[in-house]
Amino acid sequence: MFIAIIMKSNDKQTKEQEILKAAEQEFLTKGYDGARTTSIAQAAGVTHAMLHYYFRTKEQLFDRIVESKFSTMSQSLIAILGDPTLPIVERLKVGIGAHFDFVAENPQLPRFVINEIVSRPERYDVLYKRVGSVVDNVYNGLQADIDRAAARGEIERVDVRMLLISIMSLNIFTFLAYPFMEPLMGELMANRERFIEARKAENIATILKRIEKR
Amino acid sequence: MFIAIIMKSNDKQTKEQEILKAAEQEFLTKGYDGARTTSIAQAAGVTHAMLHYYFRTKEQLFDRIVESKFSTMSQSLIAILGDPTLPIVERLKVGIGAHFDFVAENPQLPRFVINEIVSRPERYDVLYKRVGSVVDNVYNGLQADIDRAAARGEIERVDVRMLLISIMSLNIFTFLAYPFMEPLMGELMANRERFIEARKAENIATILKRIEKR
DNA sequence: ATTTGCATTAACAATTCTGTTAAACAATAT
DNA sequence: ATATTGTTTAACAGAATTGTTAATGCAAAT
Repeated sequence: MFIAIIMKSNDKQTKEQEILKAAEQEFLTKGYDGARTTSIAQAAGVTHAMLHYYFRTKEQLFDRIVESKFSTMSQSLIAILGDPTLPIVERLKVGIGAHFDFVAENPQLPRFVINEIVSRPERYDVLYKRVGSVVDNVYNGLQADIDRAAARGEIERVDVRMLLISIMSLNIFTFLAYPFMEPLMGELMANRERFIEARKAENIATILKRIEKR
Repeated sequence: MFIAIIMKSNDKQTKEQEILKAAEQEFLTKGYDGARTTSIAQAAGVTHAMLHYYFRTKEQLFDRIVESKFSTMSQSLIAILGDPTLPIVERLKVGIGAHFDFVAENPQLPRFVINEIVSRPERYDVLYKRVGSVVDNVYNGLQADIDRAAARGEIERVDVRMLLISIMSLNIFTFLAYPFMEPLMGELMANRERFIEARKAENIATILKRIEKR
């Protein structure tokens, strides 16, 4: 009796979650247009009618994935804030590294988000405001810190928004273009782990040198 | 008589080219899966049967666009080489700026290429080798120059491949993520021209500082 | 045991999209 | 004038894809 209940409720969750998992994979790699509901259902081990039973339409299923991915995206930006108790250079080291690690764990995310924003901007007004306020927080949280260090003559004064764009560029592009660069770079990228670590150090070095005083 | 001939041949070229132009736009923004042959035909002002008459299939039409875009991509990489007669710092300024300008004129290109490589890698083995040899050239063309300057103590010695990735990251990401960042950055990006110019200067500054000696 | 409610399936319907074809058309060469 | 060649259109065919539905199964509650 007990066992039966547990099994039932597990199965129920599993089927729906199985579909979500398969959908995430399919949408992230192929995008909305390239994804096939039948292919998602197959990957989840159910008939495609089940997909419609749980999520009604392809679009609603897609929205569930988008919602979750935008949330992850916001978190990754917050990571850049680093540890506010540390001196600015250390703080940036931590922040850039944490952001890098975050992207490393969600390497398909940036391409997905950018593609969606480009192909249907109007759809994302709501989700967007959330990200917008996160960016504001990161900006406010860092600019004052940098200004203070610059006033003390420790670093060069820079616009944090420009610095943020540079950080995101360096960290995100590494993974965005990985499949493109990998066959072009020979030994440098032969060992993925090694290359990723080297890239992380390089990005941190690049940003820190950017704010160095001459 | 003359006039008739000229008009005819003009029209002929124009129809086919009109389709190519519309196809480029459609494929670049929506990708292969999102593009519709009927929509391309409509944008070109012809029935969609014409599209099949000239290009047989959607895939063959697509291949024509891909071919041309990979070629543009290769050119943009060559631009990084800059002017080899200049001293290294000046040379890099020119190279990074030229690459930036190239991307600025083809802002949709990187997203298109990356998406294609990710979604069907096997298709691009041939085109890829071309890009690969271009990268080798750029690498060889710059590393020796940098090593010499480093030996003279003018700059810090760096791995050019890492530097190339950083340059591409900074330059390409600016346009790749533009639609994503634009609503998030307020006044900084309110004026596109202004922002683009500022970004170009920032990217050059970032790379040059990276190779500065401490 | 029967009912109730959700889960599941298979078959089908509707639409959209790519690609074809046969006929009409236009310009040129003979 | 007529034949020839390439261009264009409209109508259609086939396939793929999303979404629906009616019937069935199955566990739990009464």
